[in-house]
Amino acid sequence: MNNELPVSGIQVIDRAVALLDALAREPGPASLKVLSAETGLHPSTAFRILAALSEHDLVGRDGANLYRLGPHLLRLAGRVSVALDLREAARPVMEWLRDQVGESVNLTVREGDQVVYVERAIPNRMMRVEQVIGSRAPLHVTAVGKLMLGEAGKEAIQDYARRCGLPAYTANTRGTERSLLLDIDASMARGYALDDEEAELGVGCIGVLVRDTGGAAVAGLSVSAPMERRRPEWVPLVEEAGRRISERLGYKSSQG
Amino acid sequence: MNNELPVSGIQVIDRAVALLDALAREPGPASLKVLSAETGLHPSTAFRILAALSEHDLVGRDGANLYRLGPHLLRLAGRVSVALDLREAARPVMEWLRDQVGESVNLTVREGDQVVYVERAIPNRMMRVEQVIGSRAPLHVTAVGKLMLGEAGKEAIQDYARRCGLPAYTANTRGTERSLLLDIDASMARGYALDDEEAELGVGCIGVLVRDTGGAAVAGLSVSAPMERRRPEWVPLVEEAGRRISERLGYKSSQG
DNA sequence: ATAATGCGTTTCATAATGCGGAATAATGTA
DNA sequence: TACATTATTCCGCATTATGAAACGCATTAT
Repeated sequence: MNNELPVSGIQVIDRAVALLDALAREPGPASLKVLSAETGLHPSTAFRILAALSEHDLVGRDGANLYRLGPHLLRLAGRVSVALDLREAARPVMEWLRDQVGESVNLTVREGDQVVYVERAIPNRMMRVEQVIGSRAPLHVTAVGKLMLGEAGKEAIQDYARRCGLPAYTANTRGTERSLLLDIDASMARGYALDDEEAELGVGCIGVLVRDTGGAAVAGLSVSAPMERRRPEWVPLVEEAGRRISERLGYKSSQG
Repeated sequence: MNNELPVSGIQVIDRAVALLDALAREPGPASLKVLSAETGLHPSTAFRILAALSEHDLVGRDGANLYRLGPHLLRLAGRVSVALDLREAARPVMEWLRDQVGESVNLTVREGDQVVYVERAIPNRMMRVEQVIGSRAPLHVTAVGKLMLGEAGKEAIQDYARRCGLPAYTANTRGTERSLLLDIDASMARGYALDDEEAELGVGCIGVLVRDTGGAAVAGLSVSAPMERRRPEWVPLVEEAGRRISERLGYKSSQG
């Protein structure tokens, strides 16, 4: 009863994904009634698809009449390739960094023209910045996204700017190719990037790149905090954490 | 070209899951050729389904011709309800326990007649016991599974025994209702359970239950180690870890 | 250079597949 | 107990996914 779903060419798959997404949106288990209403599917259709998904453990059942997401999703998610070694390597370092700064730490990878959040460590505070694992953001409004663009070279940045049009998320978003290029240049030169309320008002980030054995930038690490709590002295800590994760991935950072 | 797939009543979903599983089996990205061969699907069919899954980010693409599991799986897995708060609460304690004993620590929940591994902490050693997140094992061959049976009561154990027939995984598996009942009785009485090479030769476990606010056993926590390295003095550590996780879930353990 | 091979992708006629209305069963409620 | 609501099964129909074949595009072999 809300958003229009992407159409993939296979109806059943669109519908199955719609049901999985509806289940993900629910706080707890959900009934067939709710799910068919939520997705706009005929109850009998929703039932049949849910039964099929149950058969594969993509959904599970509580009691007789309640559906929830199933454990097979955990197995599949554990094999999301790009994030496998990376997440394992990053997690303890991310927790260290979170404890150092007391703010949310995120790990992202590039996926086309966006970054995807693949791992996080959140502090135990009332007010904190919280990203959903698997969610996305455009490259030009995030600290690590800007570094990833910088890594790809000036032409790639221009391509990106034309392709996406640099939509503004706040008044601070780098909305012109020129301002974006300047920002990226400065960020690449000093080795870390900032996001000064460019994605969301009140939120500031400090980000660095994470590299693997071959020196390729495979991920981004960032601290996200309410703007008024962000401190410049975190920069070396974020850099240190990025270096540690890169080392765990086999990157030799010893270049003068 | 291998296992027979469960048939769910919806062909496309069976096939889509087969493709996802095939991708999960691959160490890295896989080509259409490989995937269609692996699943026995016509290349054109596999292509169409993979394209549909891509549209929903359930699969992603590397370069032009390589498929891999997609980031939307991370988002969905993050919402697998039973494991949400639980995993978050358990993770730091699991890491503490892993560092104490230097062996693999697993968190499991009951799912029908099996336990499902939902979280783990593995030590940095050459030889270690390693469970795949999302994989399953029958209740009667695992330490925590036996506790979960005990929690359900004698009748439930007998039902289970008749339903599943207590298949033997090793010579040590409790293969009779009598031996299983005795073991479970003893385990419940002392508050922890052992698995003495009952699931796999050479592997021993120590397990305890994790409880939530209401006192319900929502999960199991266990240490799995090569049999010759397992130490009885770990028992209080495992109990301590179980208690800490339960406390983080709101359970008041102050009884007796 | 040129042909040949081996992929990935698109097209399209066909029938098998999933669809949804309606009937039935199960569950919850007054 | 009767009623209302929800879950599940059934089944004829048309939509849907199917897979053979053709096409495009590299890369490799000749």
